[in-house]
Amino acid sequence: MKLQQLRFLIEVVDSGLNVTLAAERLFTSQPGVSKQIRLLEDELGMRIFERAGKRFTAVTGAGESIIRAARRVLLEAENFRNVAEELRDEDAGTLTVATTHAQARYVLPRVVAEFIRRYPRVRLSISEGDPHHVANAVQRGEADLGIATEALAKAPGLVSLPAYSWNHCVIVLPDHPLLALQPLTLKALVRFPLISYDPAFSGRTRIDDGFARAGLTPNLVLTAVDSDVIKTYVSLGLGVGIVAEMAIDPQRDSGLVALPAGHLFGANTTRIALRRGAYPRTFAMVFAELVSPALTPESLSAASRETPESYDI
Amino acid sequence: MKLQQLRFLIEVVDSGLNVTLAAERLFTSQPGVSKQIRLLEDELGMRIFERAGKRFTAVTGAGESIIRAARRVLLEAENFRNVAEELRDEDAGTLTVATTHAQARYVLPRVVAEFIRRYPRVRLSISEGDPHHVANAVQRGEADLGIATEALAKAPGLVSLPAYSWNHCVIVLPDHPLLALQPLTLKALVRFPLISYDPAFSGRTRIDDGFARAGLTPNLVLTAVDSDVIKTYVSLGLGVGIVAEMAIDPQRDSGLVALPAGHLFGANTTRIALRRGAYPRTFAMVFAELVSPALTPESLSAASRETPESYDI
DNA sequence: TCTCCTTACGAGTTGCGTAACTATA
DNA sequence: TATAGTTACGCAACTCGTAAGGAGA
Repeated sequence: MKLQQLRFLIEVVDSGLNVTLAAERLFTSQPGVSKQIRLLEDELGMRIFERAGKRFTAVTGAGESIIRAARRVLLEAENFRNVAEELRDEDAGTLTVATTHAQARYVLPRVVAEFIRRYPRVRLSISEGDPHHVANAVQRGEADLGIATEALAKAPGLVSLPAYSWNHCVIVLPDHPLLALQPLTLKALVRFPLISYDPAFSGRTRIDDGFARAGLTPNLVLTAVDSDVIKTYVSLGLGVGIVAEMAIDPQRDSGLVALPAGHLFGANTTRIALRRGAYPRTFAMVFAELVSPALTPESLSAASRETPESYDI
Repeated sequence: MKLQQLRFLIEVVDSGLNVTLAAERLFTSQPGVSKQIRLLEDELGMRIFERAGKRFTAVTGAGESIIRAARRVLLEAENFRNVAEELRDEDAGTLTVATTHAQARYVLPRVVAEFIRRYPRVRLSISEGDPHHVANAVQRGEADLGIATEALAKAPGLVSLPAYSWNHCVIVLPDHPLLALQPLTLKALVRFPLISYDPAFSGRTRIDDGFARAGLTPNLVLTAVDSDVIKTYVSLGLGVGIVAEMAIDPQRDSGLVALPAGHLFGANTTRIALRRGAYPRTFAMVFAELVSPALTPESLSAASRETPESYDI
């Protein structure tokens, strides 16, 4: 059994049992991957994949356990490398943060500014995507940290810690009739065309839940990934916007009026996630601490190692 | 970084930085080990060992962390193999139990009898030695289970669970003056030459503690690893024996009288240990359960995975 | 001088890529 | 017929063992 065989195995699994795709991702030849998988199966004396003719169709029951164990080995191998890199030079390396637009645009800039000041020799990479992308990137080890409001808390293979809480706000043009209706109610809101986030973004579930609980159906005329897009269309008079409060800059957004909406939708909690069992680099933990001072290196390190996944077959 | 390099590294460390010895234990050539260590150091960009000329003299500070991380990788690699073997055939394989004479001779026979009845296709190997040997064998993965009364509770890298408790007893010839002195006291005992276990065996610490607390100095004329040796010399009239109660068989030892001594030395707890983080085979857990019904597979599995060692550098 | 690690070199093995083959949708 | 995995083959790299070299104790 070689580490490479385990790498090949996991990549095939993560490529949806497509050996050709796995080989591409591994920058190697397809027959090579195929052969190593076969050699591993032979050595273990069992089939990991069910085949229909030559195609891989499913993972066998035994294969599921093998794959879990293989992921553990690879995780520790990666931790080994991390330890070595940390020891060689604790202030250099690469940090990849997977996050959503809202965080990247409104929360992380001040964090990143401070981080690159403190760690000028760390290559920082921000990978932007939807919350499921964030969770997957961390699960697969492609990102060291994940920061998002959705999808992280329940994702398997991750540990996530609350970083900070925030509320939504409603944005309208200065002459909008809603301004006369203080305090704001859901019932008043549904009378207007609404513009907010795509499903699964930036607390959108909270917004949906808020309306659903009140038995109301909002008229969402436009959804976007991006708070700036929402603000733009609100400025054009297309509707009433619901955005995260940190997306509002009083100076820049002077043409809009923001109304607090925390009482309508409840607070959202943005979480920071890392891979369960992973050994994070020191600078990764410092990055988390810059996001939220409550996330000390100690708490993060402890969280990543607690309640390891079981070995149940 | 290859698994083999990590294996070589750990074996060198466990051979007291003697590359030649490590090579022998690994059944390979010394230059091969030497080279792979060097290659690993080059890849990591640091020295793991301090050298005086060509000799390895110490582990570097960074090396300590590297070695800890390497042990984790190897442990998971071994667990991977265990999972595969378990899946291939859960009722076959090899079980190595490291234990002391007292357990092997008086406690395990009935366990082993039942075990080989239940798992006829498991090769069972009992490795006998002193309690430190037991702890080391389990730490190094040479044994799957360790059973001993001493040394296991505090050994690093192990998890140990209490299996059962027992008391010492005093054995004398039928005409011995101690028999007139009921109940037995420590003060009475020290007046006679005593025969008991070697230090660090079978609750010997309890015996020493008992006398020390009473401010008494026992006259140990003979110490042995082996309860049978003690009984033999007691039979010859050489002195008064102090042995574990399970070493007394009323039939076979009819020439001796056994007096309970739990009130003098307190109870001893025999523990069963496995490597922290190890994934035990099902039949290993069944073996433990045969030793003590309280040690269910669930409790054992949970114990081995709890509070993993930290990654502190 | 003895022990022990390193260097050098040659043989055997392994891993990987290309190309041809085969089976399924 | 297109897609995807296996088999075949040859080259390159690596591992390992033997033998010789050199530095401490």
